[in-house]
Amino acid sequence: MSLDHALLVSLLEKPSSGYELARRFDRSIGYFWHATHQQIYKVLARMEEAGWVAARVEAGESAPDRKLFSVSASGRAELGRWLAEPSDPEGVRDALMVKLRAAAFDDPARLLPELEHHRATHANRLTAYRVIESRDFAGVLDRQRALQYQVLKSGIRFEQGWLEWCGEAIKLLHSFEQEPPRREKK
Amino acid sequence: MSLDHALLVSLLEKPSSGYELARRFDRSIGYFWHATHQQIYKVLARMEEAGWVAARVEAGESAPDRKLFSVSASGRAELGRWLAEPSDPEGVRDALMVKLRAAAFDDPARLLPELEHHRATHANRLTAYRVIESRDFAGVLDRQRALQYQVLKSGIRFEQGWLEWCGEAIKLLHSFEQEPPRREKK
DNA sequence: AGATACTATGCAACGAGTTGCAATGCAAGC
DNA sequence: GCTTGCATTGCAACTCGTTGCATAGTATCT
Repeated sequence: MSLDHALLVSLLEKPSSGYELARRFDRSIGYFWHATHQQIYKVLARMEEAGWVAARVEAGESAPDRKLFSVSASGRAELGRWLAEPSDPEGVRDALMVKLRAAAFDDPARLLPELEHHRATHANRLTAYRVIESRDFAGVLDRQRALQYQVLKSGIRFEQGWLEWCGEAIKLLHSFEQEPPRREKK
Repeated sequence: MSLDHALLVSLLEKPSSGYELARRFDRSIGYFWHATHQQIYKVLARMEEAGWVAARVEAGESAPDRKLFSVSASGRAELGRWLAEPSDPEGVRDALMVKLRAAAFDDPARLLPELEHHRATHANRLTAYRVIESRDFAGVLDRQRALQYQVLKSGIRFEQGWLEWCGEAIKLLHSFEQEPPRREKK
C-alpha cells in the first residue's frame, strides 16, 4: 500500500525518529491512517535502503540515541509520482456490518452492547476532532493548514455519520425486542 | 480478520460454491466487504478442515462440477461466539487523505483529476445503492431484511458523505488556483 | 532497593490479502 | 475450425501488517 507515502508526508511535515512517528500515528495522523511501531521501523529501513529518506543519528544525553529521518530529493520525487498516479476509492470493510447480517441468525439483541460501544467510541472520536478543529484550525489558514483541515473534516463528517447510524441501528434492534423472541437455535 | 465470518453469514443466507460467493462479493455483499476468489477458496478450505462448513460436490451436466458449501452446527456456533465477542471500530485508512496532505508539498491542482474520479465513483455507488434500496427494501420488512437494509443504509450514508466531501475538497483546490502558483520544487 | 513506566530500536514468526498463473470443459460467434 | 468468453477450482510467490518478544538506559514512585 502506501504506508510508505504516509510516512514521507509525515516526515516532510516534520523530520522525526521512528518512535516519534509511531506516536504521531497514534494521534493526529493515526486518525486516518494507523500503523504500529514495528511496521514503521520496517518501512523506514526499506525506504532508507531505497534512498527515499536519510537518517542522522542524534546522541541523547539523558535519553537513548535516536535516528532522525528526513526526506531526500528522490523521496520527494517518489511522492510526486505517487500523487499523480490515479487510484480507486478503497472499499469498505467493517465487521459490524457482517455482524448485523449475522444477527439475523441469532438473537439480535446480543448485538446491542456492541453497538453501544461503537456509538460511544465514535462519539469520543468526534469530540477529539472537534477539539483539534477549534484549537488548530480556527481563523485564516495557509495552504498546508487548509489541506490538513480538509482531511480532518472528513473525519468529523464520518464520525457524525457513524453516530447517527449507530443510533438508527440501536433503535431497530430495540424494535425487535417488542416482538416475541423467535429463537433460531434448536 | 473475519472474512471467515463474512463467508459464514453469506453461506447461511444461501449455500453456495466458492465461485458463486466470489461473484456475490463483487456485488451486494462486496459493497461492504471485498474479497477475491483466491482468498475465498483459501478460507473455505480452512473452514472445511475446521468443520465449520461441509462441502457437497454437485456434478454439472453442462457445466463444471461445483462444490456446494453449507454451514455446519459448529460453524454456526462459531458465528455465535464471534457475534458476542466485542470489537473496536476499525480505523480509517484512506490514501486520498494522505494525498491531500502530500499536495501541500507539490502543486495541489494535480490532485483535481483524482478527486473528480473519486467523486464520480462515489456517485455511481450511491446510485447503485439507491437502486437496490427501492428494488429490495420497499414496504414492510422481516427481521433479516430489516437488518440487511440497515447495512445498506450505512453505505448510502457514507457515499453521500464522500460525495459532499469531494465537492468541498475540489472547491478548496480551485480556490488555490486563483492565487499565484508558488512552486515548491526547486 | 525495587517496581513500574517511558524513550528508543529492532527481530522473528505468523496471518491476511494480492498478483499472476494454470487447468478444464462448455457455449457462442466469426 | 478457431478464438473468445464464461464457469469453476486451485497453486505459488509475494507484500503488508500483526503479535510477541528482546534490549537497554533513564526517570519516577514507594
